[in-house]
Amino acid sequence: MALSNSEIADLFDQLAEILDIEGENPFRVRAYHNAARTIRTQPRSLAEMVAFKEDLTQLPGIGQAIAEKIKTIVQTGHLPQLEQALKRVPKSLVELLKVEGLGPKRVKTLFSLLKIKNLEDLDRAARGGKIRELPGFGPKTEELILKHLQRRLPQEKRFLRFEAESIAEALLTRLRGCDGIDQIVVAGSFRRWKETIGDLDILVTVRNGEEVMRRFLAYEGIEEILSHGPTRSSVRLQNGLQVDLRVVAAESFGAALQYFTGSKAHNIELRTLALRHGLKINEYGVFRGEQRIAGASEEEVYACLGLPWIVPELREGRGEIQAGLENRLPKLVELADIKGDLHCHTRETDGQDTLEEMAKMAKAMGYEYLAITDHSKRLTVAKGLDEKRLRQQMEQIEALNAKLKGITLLKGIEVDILEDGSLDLPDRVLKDLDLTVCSVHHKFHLSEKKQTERILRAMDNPYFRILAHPTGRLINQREPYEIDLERIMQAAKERGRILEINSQPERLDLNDEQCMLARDLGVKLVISTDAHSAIGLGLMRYGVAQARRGWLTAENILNTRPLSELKAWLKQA
DNA sequence: GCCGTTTTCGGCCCGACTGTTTTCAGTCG
Repeated sequence: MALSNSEIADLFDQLAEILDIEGENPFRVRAYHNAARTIRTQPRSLAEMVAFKEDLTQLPGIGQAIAEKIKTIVQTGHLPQLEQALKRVPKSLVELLKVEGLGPKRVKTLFSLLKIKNLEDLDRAARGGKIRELPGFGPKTEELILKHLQRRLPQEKRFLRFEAESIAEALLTRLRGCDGIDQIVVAGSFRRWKETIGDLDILVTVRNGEEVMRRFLAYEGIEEILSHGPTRSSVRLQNGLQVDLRVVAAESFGAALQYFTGSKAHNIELRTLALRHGLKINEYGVFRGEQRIAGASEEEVYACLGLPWIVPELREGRGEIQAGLENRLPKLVELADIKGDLHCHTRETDGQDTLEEMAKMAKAMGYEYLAITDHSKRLTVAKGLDEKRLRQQMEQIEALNAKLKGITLLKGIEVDILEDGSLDLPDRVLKDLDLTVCSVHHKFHLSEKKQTERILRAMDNPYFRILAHPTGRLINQREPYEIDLERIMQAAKERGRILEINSQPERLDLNDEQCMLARDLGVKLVISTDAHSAIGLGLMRYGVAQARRGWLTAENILNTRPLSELKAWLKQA
């Protein structure tokens, strides 16, 4: 089995980390990390690109040497340089880098002076008071290490952006009460709409920086103050989320917002570009020599480099800067483009609200249409519909449509894909529906081959329309099931099938990179909420954000089309 | 190791904060 892109990327990251500990040229280390990132975010399979003898040096951060190494990895499954490095330095040292306060230099010191190879060794040495005696270490560092080791697991948790939203709102409300607050915004991965976030970066411009800092540090939800200074403080809340607050002058707000929004990769690219223009960018502004030429707004920061303003969702260092320079940034799909929702549930199965309540909410949201897609009979825990109950619901929908003004309900079903690839309800009822949303809800642990073929077979059913939550992953809870998504997308394209971007915050399935792959392969997509209540229809913004992170335009998304066009598409498929 | 609108050599993002120092290295984002 060929190695996946992320497995190949892991090998380069590991090599970089070991070389870093060994004190290798830091730029060489960074080059490996950069290459790993390119590989990890490359929508196409590198194994395939090697097989087709494509020129890998076209990819950013991949030169002759790394291209050769990739070929070796694809052909043999091994990276010889990594294996040699692992003979010099034990692999377990890499996990020490994750300990707070430990970087490559200190890990090297720990290894060479105390023979510390892993977390257990580290714990023992710290308890024995050995760490504080090392050069460059002291009692504080030893204490920090011990503290980190005691609560290592909870700290690794990343929060769903959705969860962080309410936490952020509470904090912002608190800080807004400060005298003289001007602008206050959450930057970082939160602003880029990443599906999960590691911490909150709050940026404020304020007349009295000291007061806002004081107020922040006195917030009752804080468990521990990690660092504090006049312009930047860092805390960990009782719920485990880290929050950084930065205070900047109004004249620097744009530069600071740009800087703290990231991503790191995007910023490095931007600053490298600035250097080529003889400019320097930092969080205070854009400088030519000593002179500051921009900084109050993000627009002027980007404009200094000949770039249009780049939306936060694109700032991942995936070619957006090059695209901006060439004036070919996509016009991303927006919430306002969405004309309807194609996946939701009612009280008839596991939803909370009635047909009519769902319809009213959809209408209030300005939609033209809403597809009702309750579960099918196999999903007994959700009281899934059999043919008889489905036909009853279809009649209710028709009756409601006759009564309702300004919204059309579509007759649908979320039908289970059974283990053999057949659908959970007979064709004779599926054919009378406006659409089917087809899902895998059981037998998650088939081999990649079997799982892929199961879905491909399902797609052969003439009434198959939309593949719901295509990978089945639940963020922080369940890994995606093993499928060859590229093959499924190819098949979808050939057969006119549609893939769903599911807006549930713990699903967001497809993810951003898979959205890019779908775009590259020309597969049609829909963005749906899978709402189980009328309120739940409001989650559409999460699916739209994910689509935007995947560079998608309204063109790529079928439920941006008016009802007549959508119906024509569903019919011809 | 990568890269090129001054370059195929000589650069490589940049500042805040902490702890260990006594002017700065290491880490972090």
